[in-house]
Amino acid sequence: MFYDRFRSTGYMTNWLARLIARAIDARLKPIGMSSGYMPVMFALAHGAALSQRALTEFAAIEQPTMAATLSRMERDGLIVRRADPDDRRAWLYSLSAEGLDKSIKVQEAGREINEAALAGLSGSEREAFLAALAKVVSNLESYLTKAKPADA
Amino acid sequence: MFYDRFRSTGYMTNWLARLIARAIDARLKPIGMSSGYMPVMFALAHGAALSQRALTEFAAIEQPTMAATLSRMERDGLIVRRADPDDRRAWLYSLSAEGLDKSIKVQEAGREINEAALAGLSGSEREAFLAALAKVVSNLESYLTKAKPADA
DNA sequence: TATAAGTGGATAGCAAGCTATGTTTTATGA
DNA sequence: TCATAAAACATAGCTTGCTATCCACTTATA
Repeated sequence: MFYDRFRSTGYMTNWLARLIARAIDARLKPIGMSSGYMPVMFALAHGAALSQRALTEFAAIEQPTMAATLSRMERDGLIVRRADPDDRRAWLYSLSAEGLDKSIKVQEAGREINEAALAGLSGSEREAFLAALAKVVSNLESYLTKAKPADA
Repeated sequence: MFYDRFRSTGYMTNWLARLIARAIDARLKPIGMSSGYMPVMFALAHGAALSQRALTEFAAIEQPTMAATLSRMERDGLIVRRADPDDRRAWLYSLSAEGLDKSIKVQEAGREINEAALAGLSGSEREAFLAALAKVVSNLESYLTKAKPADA
C-alpha cells in the first residue's frame, strides 16, 4: 500500500498550521493584525522592551523573518522602538498604546481558535496531544541540529 | 497565569510545520526540489495526468498557490503539461521522466522525516497523535466554513 | 592597544501560502 | 439560440518563512 498522506505527520501538520493561520488571520485582519504578529504581541504584552535578538529567540524564528515582522508592525503603529543605550547596534522594541490595547484582542483570538481546534477532545486527549506535539518538536529540533555537522 | 505558548495548539503546530518543512527542504534541495512539490509528486507518482483543479483539491491548497507551484516544477523540469483535449481552458499535468525518477527520493525523504518526527513515541501514542491531528484538522475545517456565512 | 573574532541588524532573493480579481471557455436555461 | 452563470486558469499583491551575506559595533586577545 502506498503513502497515505492523511497519516503523514508532515502533511497533516502543514495542513493544520495553514488552517489555524487562516482562522487567526480572519479574526485579526479586521483589527489590522495577522498571525505573524502574535509572538511579538505576547512577548511585549506586559510592557517589556526587548531587542530584536530577544524577540527572535522568543518566537523561534530566524532573525531576518523577525526583522520583517517588526518592520510591518511598526508600519502598522503597533510597536515603537528606541535605541538601546547600552549597545549602539541594537534597538529596544515595545508596544505602542494602540498595540497594548490590541494585545488583549490577540489573546482572545488565540484562545478562541485553540479552543475550536481542540473541540471534542477530552482533557486527557488534549494533554496527550500537546505532549506529543512537544515531543515531536523536540525530535525535529535535534534531528535538524544533528544533520548539519554530519554533512560537513 | 498567562498564556503559555508551548501549550498552544496554534503556536506548536506552526513551529512543528516549519521544522518539518526545513528538514524536508534540506533533504530535497540537493536534488532540486522542495517541500511544496511533495503533494504534486505523490499525486502524479503513478503516471497519472491531472488538471490543475484536481491537483489543487488533492493538495488542499488554493488554486493560485498550486498554479505557482506547478510553474516552478515545470521550470525545474519535473513535470510536463499538455492541453486537455476535452476542455480548452484546462491543462493536464504529468511527471517528466526526471520527475518520475525523483518521485522515489521524495517518498524516501517523507518517510525518513516522519519517522524522525515520531521517534520515541509508542505505537499507540502514534495512533493517538495521528487521530488527534485528523480530528483537529476537521474541527478547523468546519470552524472556517462556519465563520464565513455568519459574517455575511 | 591594536587587531581579530563575535554579535546585532539590515538587505537581497526566493518559496509557499493567502485573497481578490480578470479572462476565456463551457454549461445552463429562458 | 443566446444570454447568463459557472468553471478553469492566470495574474497582482501581500505575508510569513527561509538562507546567504554584509555592515557596524562590541568584545576578547595577542
